[in-house]
Amino acid sequence: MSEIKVQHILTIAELLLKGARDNYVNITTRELGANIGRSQQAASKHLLELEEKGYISRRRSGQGFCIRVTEKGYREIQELFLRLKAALEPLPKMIELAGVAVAGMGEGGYYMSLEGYRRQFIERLGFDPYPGTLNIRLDKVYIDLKRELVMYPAITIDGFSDGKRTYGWVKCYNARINDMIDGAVLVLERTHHDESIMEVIAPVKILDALGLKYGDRVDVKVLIQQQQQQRRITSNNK
Amino acid sequence: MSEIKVQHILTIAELLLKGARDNYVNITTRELGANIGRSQQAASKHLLELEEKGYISRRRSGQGFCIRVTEKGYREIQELFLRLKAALEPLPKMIELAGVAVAGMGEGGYYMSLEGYRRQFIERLGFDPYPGTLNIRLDKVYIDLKRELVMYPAITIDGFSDGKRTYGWVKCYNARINDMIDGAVLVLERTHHDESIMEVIAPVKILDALGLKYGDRVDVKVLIQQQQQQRRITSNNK
DNA sequence: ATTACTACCGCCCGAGTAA
DNA sequence: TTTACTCGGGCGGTAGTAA
Repeated sequence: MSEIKVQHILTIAELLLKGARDNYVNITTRELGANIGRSQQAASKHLLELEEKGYISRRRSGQGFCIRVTEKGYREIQELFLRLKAALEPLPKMIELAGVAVAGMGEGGYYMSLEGYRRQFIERLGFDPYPGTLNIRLDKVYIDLKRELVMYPAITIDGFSDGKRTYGWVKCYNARINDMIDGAVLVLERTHHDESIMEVIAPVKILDALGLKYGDRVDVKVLIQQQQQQRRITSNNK
Repeated sequence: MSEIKVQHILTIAELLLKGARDNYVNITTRELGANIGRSQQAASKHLLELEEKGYISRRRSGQGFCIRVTEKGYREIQELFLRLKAALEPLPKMIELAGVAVAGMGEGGYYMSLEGYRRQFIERLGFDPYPGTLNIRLDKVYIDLKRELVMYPAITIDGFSDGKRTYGWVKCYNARINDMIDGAVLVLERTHHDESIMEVIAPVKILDALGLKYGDRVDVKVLIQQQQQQRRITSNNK
């Protein structure tokens, strides 16, 4: 869930529109206020709060400020944007991602083979996953797409507890690896990976089945499924 | 400017995500509240307000309600979305629209040839427009694109007053008609047209120059320009 | 001109609860 | 179970104004 306050959405959007993602730009609180339909004072307050949260950074510049949206701020607003996008735009049928196979930390496979998870995988994905996940380091251009992916409806594997500790939920997306193997992309509630790493499971050991080794390129096509199966009163055409 | 309250953004987005654009869907205020990170009471209030504003419509369904987002509500949220989109996504270099030439109401040309406008056209567009606008009735699929267009940076022609009445601003977008004539798409502050109509000007009479008549298809490629030339890495400003 | 503080207050949210 | 009322508190708004 996004941490950004909703009333700050338009403020950051306005800053980005002025080019404040790549550079420090000059904008007065008066102008900003006018553009977001609020007072100068409100704009000033927004900037103070956004700065305190680390969503923007400012530098004095004469009487006013130069403002830049930080990476953190950009992430927040983008998450919100993707949420709207998922709600407003027709579902894409497929999202394609690519990167190179990398050695994991060895934990993914262990966790995913726990009975509490395995049972659900079999039931909801329809296959018994090989006890080990393939980690793919995504090319940079695909990282945004992965973030977008998680906004779409997923097959959810519930978390559970074994009495000693709790295990988080896992979102699964049906996917085809290198156009050959059907498996699933996993998005874990708790992960130690940085976001360029994507975890994939399949009924077989993916690398062996494809004759690949770490460092080889891997292509993943994620199949987005229509969600709501509620009655279609009208058959709409495009 | 959007009239929707910012705190309602996520509420409508959540409804749309549940499929509430095409159908009445069942969703409880408790679930809705949880999904937008608010209480059940807050969700209930949102729905009441959205209903009153005509952004959603509800029907009783057992204990709860069936909810649908109205066209008006969809427009509002889409406008907001496009605003974010313009701020977040890299500028497309070109937007292509198409439709059929239709007879205008004869006013466009009159207004646009007023000296208060003409002077600015010459100065900011670089050409002296033929005193008459070409009206194009856009195909349905392009209407959304036209709405998106106005979110991008435009060449603005200021409004003015002649002492008797005032004339609104005009946004201009450089465009090429049928790949042949360079002109501009106009977006008027005040217009009596419905939104499927797009007005285009050029230095010549477009229909004659292209050998077209009313009812013929016309293709318009709008060239989106990068805005901010403010790469003020150095903070020395005037 | 700026930015942003103080004071005020209206609106939004959540708790409790009725129907 | 629902939805939605009342009420109290606080956040987020504006106006005025200082620096």
